[in-house]
Amino acid sequence: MGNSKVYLEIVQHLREMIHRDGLKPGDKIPSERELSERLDVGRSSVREALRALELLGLIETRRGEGTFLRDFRGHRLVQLLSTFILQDEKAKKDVFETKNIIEIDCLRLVVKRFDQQDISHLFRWTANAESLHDDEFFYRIIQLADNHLILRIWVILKDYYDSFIPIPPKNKREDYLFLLEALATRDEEQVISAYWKLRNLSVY
Amino acid sequence: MGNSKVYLEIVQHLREMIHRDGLKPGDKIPSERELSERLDVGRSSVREALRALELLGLIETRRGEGTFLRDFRGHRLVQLLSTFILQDEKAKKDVFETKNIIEIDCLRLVVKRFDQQDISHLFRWTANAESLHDDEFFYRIIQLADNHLILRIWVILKDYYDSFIPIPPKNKREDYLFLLEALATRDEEQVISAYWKLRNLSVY
DNA sequence: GAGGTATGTGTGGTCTGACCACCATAATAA
DNA sequence: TTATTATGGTGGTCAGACCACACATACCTC
Repeated sequence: MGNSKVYLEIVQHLREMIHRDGLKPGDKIPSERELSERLDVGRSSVREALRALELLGLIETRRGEGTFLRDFRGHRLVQLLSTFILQDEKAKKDVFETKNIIEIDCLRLVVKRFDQQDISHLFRWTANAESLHDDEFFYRIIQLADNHLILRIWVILKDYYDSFIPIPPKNKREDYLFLLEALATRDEEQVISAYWKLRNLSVY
Repeated sequence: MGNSKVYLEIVQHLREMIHRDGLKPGDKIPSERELSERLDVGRSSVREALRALELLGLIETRRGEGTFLRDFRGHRLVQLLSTFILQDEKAKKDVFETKNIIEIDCLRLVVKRFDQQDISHLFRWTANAESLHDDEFFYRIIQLADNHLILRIWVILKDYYDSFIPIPPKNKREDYLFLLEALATRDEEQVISAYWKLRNLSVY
């Protein structure tokens, strides 16, 4: 009987509850005390289960309010593994390279998918933003690529990147606008060459 | 200040401890009571952190003995997330797309980097392997790309992918050989078109 | 009535102390 | 020596207490 740990059973219970009741992101799940009572276990065991799910990014807790299901697409998969694994020096180089690669991937996706309105909107923002941060610009680009998973990965890489290159690149506004103009033509090669120019790299 | 939760700080402490002391899979980490005392927090908070890491498969705990680092490959994690999450169709699509993109990225990298010997070695293996698994083939390709981070991301995506498409693709050996021949020419476009053929996709 | 204030209730966050079950080892008995 | 027992350390679990916070309600002031 006592083979499985209580907190794992609670995780299982929660999973079933979510499926059975069709709970969706944003929905509230029972309070810790209520779960404790309903499942006839200690509150600390309930908390162990909830904290584990929270670390996974599956739930979100708000003090004074309750515990809620999260948008599952925001799971912490890559982040968690990377924070525990990504340590050596070689990793920095890999992060740098991977970040660039992903940005280019997204540019390629955007070339294939973008709506004229998206680009003009982004163009206006780029032209008018008083402070033009590289992060923000590419965040918008990657959003247009419409792949949430890649967005997550990029955000993580960006954080790592910032952790050892804390000085944000200060590119000229024209470079960004030039990149957008290239995008508007849907010419992949031109886009990538504009990206290189922006990043001051010849080849990766 | 008390913004961050104690159990997250403990996770962070453990991470640092692992890196600082160079702990490896199988090594023992301090007991719950000792951590509780050293970090000056309650034992229950320590447990919340440890249980979360356990659920992630990062540590293993043996009653009466202690808590030990695991050889983290994240299998547990993938399994967990997939049972919890994978109803989201868009998420599946993102995984599918991202896996393909990364494979193509690696092919591009390999085109730029490979040693003639690498390719001929891989060629021999592909021609002679009695059972030619898609996973193994691309694992070797991605190794040639010489980016550990991408390799890790790919492995995770592959596990995800397998969890909802359990039937491994059965491609013809010629298709792989054809891809390798394209690689040998260092012609990027040709490589990518060979990849499409292998994957039976026209465009992503 | 409108707007602000106090209060009560429910929630997560944390700590403490108490058991239990289990394991390894040392001390003891055969 | 070998087998048995005792002991201390470890994780597993629970109960209770208190805190910080958010929200709704009732209340008061204007």
